Amino acid sequence: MNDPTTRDAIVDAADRLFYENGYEHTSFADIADALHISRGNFYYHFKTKDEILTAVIDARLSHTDKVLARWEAEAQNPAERIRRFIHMMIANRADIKRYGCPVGTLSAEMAKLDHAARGEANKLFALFRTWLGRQFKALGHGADADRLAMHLLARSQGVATLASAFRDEQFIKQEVALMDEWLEKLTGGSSRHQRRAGRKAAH
Amino acid sequence: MNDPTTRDAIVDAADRLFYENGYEHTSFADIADALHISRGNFYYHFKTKDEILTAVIDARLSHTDKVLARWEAEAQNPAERIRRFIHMMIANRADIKRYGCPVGTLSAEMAKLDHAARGEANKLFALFRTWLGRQFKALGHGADADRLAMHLLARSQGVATLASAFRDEQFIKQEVALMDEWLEKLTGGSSRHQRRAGRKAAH
DNA sequence: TAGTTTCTAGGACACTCGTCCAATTCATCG
DNA sequence: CGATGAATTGGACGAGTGTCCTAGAAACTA
Repeated sequence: MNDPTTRDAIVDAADRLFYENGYEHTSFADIADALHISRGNFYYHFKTKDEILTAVIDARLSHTDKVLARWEAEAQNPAERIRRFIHMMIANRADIKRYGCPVGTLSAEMAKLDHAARGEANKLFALFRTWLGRQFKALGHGADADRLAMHLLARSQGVATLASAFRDEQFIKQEVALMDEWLEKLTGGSSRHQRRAGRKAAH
Repeated sequence: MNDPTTRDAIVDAADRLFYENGYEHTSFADIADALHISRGNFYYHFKTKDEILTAVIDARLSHTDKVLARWEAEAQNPAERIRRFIHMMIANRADIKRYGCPVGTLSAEMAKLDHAARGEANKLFALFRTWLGRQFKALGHGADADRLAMHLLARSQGVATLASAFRDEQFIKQEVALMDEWLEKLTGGSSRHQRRAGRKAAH
């Protein structure tokens, strides 16, 4: 029977290395060195490198699913859930600064390679898109929900790209504050519950 | 003496291929096939692959310089110049949809590869950043000029990333309209000269 | 035309890559 | 214990990579 630990260890290490160094730039030797296992051992668990990529994407998909479900359970209202999404960039700012957004950079690489897993990789984007769209719809923006979701996704992506290019964590914080303001303006103050007020105005 | 035509042809073909397929994924054989020249011929014009990359980046830098200078010369006021930048996405929407933004995707790849030319590649971003900053300063936003420039750059990058992921040209047009509105709000209607009014409100 | 420099062709090189395979170790269980 | 199958090893393979080199073609100079 399959030993899950080795397989999972391969997926974990590959996930990290694909993120940090890119899919194509990561070789089996790199993963093997990180895990202290032999190169040939991969082919007992995966028949091809693409299979590892698919497994990594699947792992990211299920992980994202869980995170979104947790946000949905923990946050009381849609606005607070969207804020969780926005503030995810703050929590991950160190990685974003160095390697960009794991979703966006993988999607871009798949597009350049014209890789078969491009569709799978973009499901990560779709996951956030539909989840955000649902929140915006719950906020009363049914007609514009998807547009708002795409808009917010795009802003996040742009922030990650520039923060990485200029290695600027402060920029992430600036833009997160702007997105918070944008969201607050969208909610029209209707769901302005126990939030601390008085963000300094900008732009 | 150096024959400029072959060298320039190499740089042009490499530029296109680096953009479409990525730097690492583009081999000498690919460039040679595209030009119908032999592989060994490269090393008369360039000593290494990195040298070709540097030449490509330099070519992009000087081309960007010219475009920015042209916008500065042709457009009468800073707002119109910034609008030229924004609407560049419309003109290039077909390429953006397929390959993303040439500046952003190269910068991301250099970051993943931890490549020596990372700094050079990011000069492209810096070029737009300082140029946009100058326009915002001329608009009277001296204190926030750089922040506004970064904000607009980030929005453009995000739009390119998502338009490529979802292969959605329409999204580019939507977001360009939003950026136009954002810019118009920024100018406070002060420089609302001969612009046709009445963009439909959104968000 | 003869000679010299510029440019090009195409193969050889050392290396890395993903892939595959036979042999060996390990774990489980009758 | 011995036996069966899962798990791992390390090396071999063919293809592709960037790099280098030498011979010859082309272009220019005197």
